[in-house]
Amino acid sequence: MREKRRLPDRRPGITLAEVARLAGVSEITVSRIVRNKGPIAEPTREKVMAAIRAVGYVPNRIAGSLASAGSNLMGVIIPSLSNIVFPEVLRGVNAALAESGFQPVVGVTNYDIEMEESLVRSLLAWKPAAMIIAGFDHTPATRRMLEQSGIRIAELMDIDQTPIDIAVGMSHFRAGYDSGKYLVEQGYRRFGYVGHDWSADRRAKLRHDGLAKALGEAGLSIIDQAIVDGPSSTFAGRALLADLVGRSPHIDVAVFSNDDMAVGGVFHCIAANLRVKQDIGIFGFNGLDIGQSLPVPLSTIRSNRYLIGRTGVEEIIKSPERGSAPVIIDTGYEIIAGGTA
Amino acid sequence: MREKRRLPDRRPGITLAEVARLAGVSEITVSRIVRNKGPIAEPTREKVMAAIRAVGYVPNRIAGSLASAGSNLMGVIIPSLSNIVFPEVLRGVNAALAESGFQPVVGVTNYDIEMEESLVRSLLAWKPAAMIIAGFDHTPATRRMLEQSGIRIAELMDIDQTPIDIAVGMSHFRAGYDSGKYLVEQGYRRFGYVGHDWSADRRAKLRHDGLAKALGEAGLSIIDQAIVDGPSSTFAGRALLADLVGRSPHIDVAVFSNDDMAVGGVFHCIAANLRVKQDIGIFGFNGLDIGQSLPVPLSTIRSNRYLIGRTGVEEIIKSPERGSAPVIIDTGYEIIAGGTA
DNA sequence: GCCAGAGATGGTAGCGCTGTCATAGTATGT
DNA sequence: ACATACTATGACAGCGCTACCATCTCTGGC
Repeated sequence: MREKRRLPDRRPGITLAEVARLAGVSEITVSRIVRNKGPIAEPTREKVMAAIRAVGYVPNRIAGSLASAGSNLMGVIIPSLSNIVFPEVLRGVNAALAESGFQPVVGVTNYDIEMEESLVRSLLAWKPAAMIIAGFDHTPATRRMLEQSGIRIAELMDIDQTPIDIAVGMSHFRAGYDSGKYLVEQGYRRFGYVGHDWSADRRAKLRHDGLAKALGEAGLSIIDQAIVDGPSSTFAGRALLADLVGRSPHIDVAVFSNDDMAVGGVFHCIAANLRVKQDIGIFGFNGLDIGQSLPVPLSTIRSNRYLIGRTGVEEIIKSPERGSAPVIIDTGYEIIAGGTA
Repeated sequence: MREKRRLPDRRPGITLAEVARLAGVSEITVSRIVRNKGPIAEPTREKVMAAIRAVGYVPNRIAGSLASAGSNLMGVIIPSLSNIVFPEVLRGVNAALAESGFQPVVGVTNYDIEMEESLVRSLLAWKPAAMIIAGFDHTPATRRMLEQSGIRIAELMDIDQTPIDIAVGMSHFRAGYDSGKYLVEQGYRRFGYVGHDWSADRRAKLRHDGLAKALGEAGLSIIDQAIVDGPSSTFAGRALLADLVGRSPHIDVAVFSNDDMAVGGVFHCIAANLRVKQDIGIFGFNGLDIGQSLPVPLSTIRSNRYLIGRTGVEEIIKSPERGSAPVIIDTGYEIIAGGTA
């Protein structure tokens, strides 16, 4: 490893050609060695590797990708980094990507589909090997670009719609429905709902609709609800539950749009001296660690975020060519009984 | 927007040349229009834009970057996506990047500096405009590559060491020191410490050392501590505080390595019917939302994670060329008195 | 002894774009 | 009327690499 400091700095960049000249071989031979492709005699390889190390050659993948028409880049588009759910998806994506030598190029839309369109456009300009994108809500132009790109497209989170190519996720409608059935079985009858902005989070609405359906089938309904005009947060959950029980003290369970909100609800109960479950049931969605480490573990549904990200990438790597029909992968979910409902 | 479906699909890709031919102008004119650079007559622009829309041309940035020797990519390397702190830094980075038209290429090291080295190597191969990297712990090879790349390098989180080029962050030692002084002023005397693995999180150790120093100056010391052999988590915080008070019931305050751990500590107190602050003070680090939305807001230190990410990028954009001396930017911190210590 | 076939290496032509320099055409000032 | 400046456009080379197609060895089989 220790080399005797040659070439002070060399800003203009060392190229394949220079390495080749230094090692006394042709460029293509160096290229083959760098890419570990094609037959190479051991002495040649060593000679070239020595030259590479001596000058500190860093291959230029831009040139490489242009020449070979294909990059090891993968576009990843998520709506937000604030909602812990997406970093977790990203973690799964990244894990699978790292194992297979791809590099994620990330875009964050802030739940704005115009922004998404412009991100898709710029990411596509890098000729990524595939594209991972959260959700199904795209502008027509985005959809067209994605379709015409010809690369594999994985739409994550949801499987309640038909994807462009691959969908990986769970049915949020069914999850909502199942949580309703579960709570009815638990004996709850007077349902409150605490939610956040649906325009940005369509999946939360799907869960709500599923819940409403299950209640309807049991001859029940949501008797009061509080919705914050903004993203979900523990603060909002706490404040809204306070509102809700103030307004409708007779509700016996509050279903929250997600765990962040539900944890806030639990905090309200603690602060207001309400006994969780006996006085009021609390039900969330996501199965976040924070909910499970509460003094009483949160009753909720585990959505497998990491798995969704990971599976999406794995599917793409498994079959890099688009098939004729869309692929739908259900990563499932499970009710965590917990202790709050 | 509505065009009469021309060219069924065209997989091999539409190039500048085709657009130019279609619009009856030269390639360079199309290039100028696409990049919005150089003088263009309005009629020409419209004619070309029409052609671009008609064929759905997507510029190839790989070719563009090769020709112009410079990409709009920016390498971003963080140790983890599990610890909420880094997604928040990423959020700041992304916000500043998005505003200035850069695209982040993300790598996650999992706190492994060998992994980091290999990520730096692959990211550098994309000739990024600059590189954002969390922390100062690099292999010698990483450091050499970063130095020799000539591009701006921002090392985030920390300012307790001399950076390669730019450091943006806060002094974790001083933060630890100040929290010690604060707690002594509050009247606490018997200190417990609850922490996590230092080998991965050197900054936590710096805070611990600062705390120890402040206590030392007051003639005090940490009388017992519990350290989990792994990353920080609410679960760990909860379990470790239980251990600690079991072992050393006489401690009057527990300082946690961060808010995740501290929130777990609060949960333990709630579950074990300990009165926070009166029976035992709880002090965290980071100022996460979750801590502030607890029934009683957590006493902690606000580290400005978003700001760190954002400032790092802004500094790079402000002066894209390396200066002669390292730049150190202190984003500061502040004690949040809260109600738990 | 000769040929098939593999192993090792090289020459060349681009990949799709942009930097540079050149060339017209059009205004402006005196 | 003419230098001066600016606007609008184009020709061409080449960024650094890899795909493709040679070109040479060597083997071993018969």
